Amino acid sequence: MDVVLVRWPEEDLRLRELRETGSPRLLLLNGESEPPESADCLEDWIRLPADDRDMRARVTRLASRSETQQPAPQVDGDGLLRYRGRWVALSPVESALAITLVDRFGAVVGRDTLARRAWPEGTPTRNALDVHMLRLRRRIAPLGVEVRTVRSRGYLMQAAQPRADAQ
Amino acid sequence: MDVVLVRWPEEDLRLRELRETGSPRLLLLNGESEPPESADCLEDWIRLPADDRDMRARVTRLASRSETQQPAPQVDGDGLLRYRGRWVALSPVESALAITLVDRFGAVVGRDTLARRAWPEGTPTRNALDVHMLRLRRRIAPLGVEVRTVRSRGYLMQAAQPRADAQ
DNA sequence: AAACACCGTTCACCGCGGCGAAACAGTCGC
DNA sequence: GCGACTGTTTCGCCGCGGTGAACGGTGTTT
Repeated sequence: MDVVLVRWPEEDLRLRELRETGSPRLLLLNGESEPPESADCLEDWIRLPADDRDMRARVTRLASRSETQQPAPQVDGDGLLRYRGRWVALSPVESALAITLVDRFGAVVGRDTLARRAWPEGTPTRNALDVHMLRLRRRIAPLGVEVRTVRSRGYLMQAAQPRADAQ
Repeated sequence: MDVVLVRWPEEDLRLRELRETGSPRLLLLNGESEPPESADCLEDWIRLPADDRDMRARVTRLASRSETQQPAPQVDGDGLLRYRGRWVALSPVESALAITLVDRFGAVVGRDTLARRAWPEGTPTRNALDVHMLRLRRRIAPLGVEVRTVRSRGYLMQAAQPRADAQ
């Protein structure tokens, strides 16, 4: 959703509408106006004249907040996994796995579910799934997508997160 | 909860700690630093030198947000404890304990209740509960959740508190 | 005050099983 | 025939659950 710029306090009426509809908005304070007091996470403000970088940073922050859920990748009909404007090609087995994982992006998918999707006629070996998951992981890593293991439960696809285990 | 002022980018290490614990924080950018990119509603920033009113307004806004946002963690069906957008995987025994504690988040749960939930057929050893509680504590610590002991009463799960001697 | 039982924390260890990863081999399409 | 895709074997790490033991704090008894 686009962030709306509002001059404040001049466009007070417009601001009320935006608050009601829950649109993300950036208030542009001119002169000596007092900052607004709203605690709404989708509202921010900046005092004019403002640094261009600062304004862009605040608009970006509001935009990412308004996307309450993380954008999920997509697997198109040609086996291309697309994410944030980039893509990688997947093999047929990897596509089947990726589709299943994307379908429940951010949640755990059981090994049996994945195996049934990838091999409807029967899983070749238990280890086959592991190996294909390893290959899928390496392929999608450059896009900033990762597959995390949840032991004895399954796998979970999500946006790659910086490892926070050092120290 | 008090809003913490952090000089940026000098106090990067301190900022990471605050993000881990979910403390509301205001970053003070000096000079030409780029604004940080976090979308966390409990983080804000302002460029120095700053109008005193503006700074107070941002601190106030962060403070009021931190008061209204104290959600309990959730344990989903796959044994994932989710809190503030992050998660950790729990083992089956830990899940049983965590579910019971989350169910009464902020209140004391007796040892016998926990033991019955984790081992309906009977506790293996008196020590078993202690050990699993220790492991649960360590696992959820990175999320900013803690389990406090109430002697001879039981355990209590709550949001981690930085310096908890009093209260 | 000293001795004691009780309660809770933490550590080290074991057996088991799930999973990761490399290496190898077979198959298919261009 | 080359490279991509797939399946298998093998090795080994490490998470999990359980146990015993050492340690420390607390309240009670002697």
